[in-house]
Amino acid sequence: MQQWSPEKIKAFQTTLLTWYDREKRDLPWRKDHAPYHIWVSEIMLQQTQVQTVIPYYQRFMATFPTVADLATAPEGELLKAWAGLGYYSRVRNMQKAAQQIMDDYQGDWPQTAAELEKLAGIGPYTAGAIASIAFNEPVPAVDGNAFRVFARLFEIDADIAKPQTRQLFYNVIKEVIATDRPGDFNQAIMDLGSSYMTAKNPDSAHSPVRDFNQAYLDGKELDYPVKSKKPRPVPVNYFALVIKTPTGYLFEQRPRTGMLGELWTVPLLKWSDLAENAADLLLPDLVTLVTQQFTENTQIKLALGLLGGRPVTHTFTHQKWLITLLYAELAVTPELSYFPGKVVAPADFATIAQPKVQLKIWQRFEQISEH
DNA sequence: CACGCGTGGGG
DNA sequence: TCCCCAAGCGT
Repeated sequence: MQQWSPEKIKAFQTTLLTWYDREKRDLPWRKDHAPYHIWVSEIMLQQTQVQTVIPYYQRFMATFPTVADLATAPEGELLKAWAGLGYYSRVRNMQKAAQQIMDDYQGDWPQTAAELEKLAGIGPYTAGAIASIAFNEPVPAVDGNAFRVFARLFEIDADIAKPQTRQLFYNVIKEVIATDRPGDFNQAIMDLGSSYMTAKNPDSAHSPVRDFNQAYLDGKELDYPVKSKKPRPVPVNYFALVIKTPTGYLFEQRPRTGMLGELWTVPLLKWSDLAENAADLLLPDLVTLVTQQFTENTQIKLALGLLGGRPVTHTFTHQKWLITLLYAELAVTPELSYFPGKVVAPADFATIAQPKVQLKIWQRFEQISEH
């Protein structure tokens, strides 16, 4: 890794910011520097692409215009606003932080990265982004773009998948950040990382900072950043129970902790929870087990039928779900005192927050029932 | 520190 | 189809 002279640092800042002033993207959260706007956009943008975020951001701002609105919003409304975005703990933490701001800071935002990091859901990256963009504090905002851009500029070969590597990049960026325009500097790095200096098909030949890009100049651009691989998702088999009653379909709310916390799905049963040796059993035997277990746990008598076709698949970061659909029709709406869920008519589906995997299950069920 | 936590897009 | 990537954080 190399060292830059003060003159080179100054030239880099000028080149980068001149380009940013001319080419910066026109994004909904760039209309002003209100910390609430910056914050909501930064949380949504965690591990999520700009094009996905834009419509969610606009709906969210229309629904919860201020941090005070967010602090007092019913949790169901929050989850509905977030449904489909993923990483649902983000929105619960955001409401916690909104309440911290109202209660601990009397509605006035803390203005330094160190203070911002005390708020729920705000880590080192988001604290740096808000502090620099909204409050002009000269601190780095080290996200995936910054890792990639600076790894190439300086040929840094530390593994960016390792937590300790963050400090190394933080120190490098601290030396080159434009202290008079830290927010614009950090955002310019992000724009650079998503245009000329992308992970896969970079176009460094036309990049405004081409001459500063040591990895490109050495013809080794794609060797950076160094990042260790993650294990592939493990397959997990489920049954989805589509249970029709005279007044609608049976839904249950997932537990607060764990995957898809507090979102609503039709009852999902993991094969491995049905029997120790579930993997060795035949499908009809598994269906019998589901029927017995569901009836025992809920006092709802079922005669489940297997719906045909290949399983519905849905891949998460660490798991690939293979979901086989089962169907039952009840003559009367059951007593639900033993069942942690409710019956929802299709017309009311929009009143509950559903994850994408549930939408896939429903789509498949509709396809099957048309025939 | 390693891992859990969603989803969509592109090669 | 599979793999990687995308403005990370909490535990």
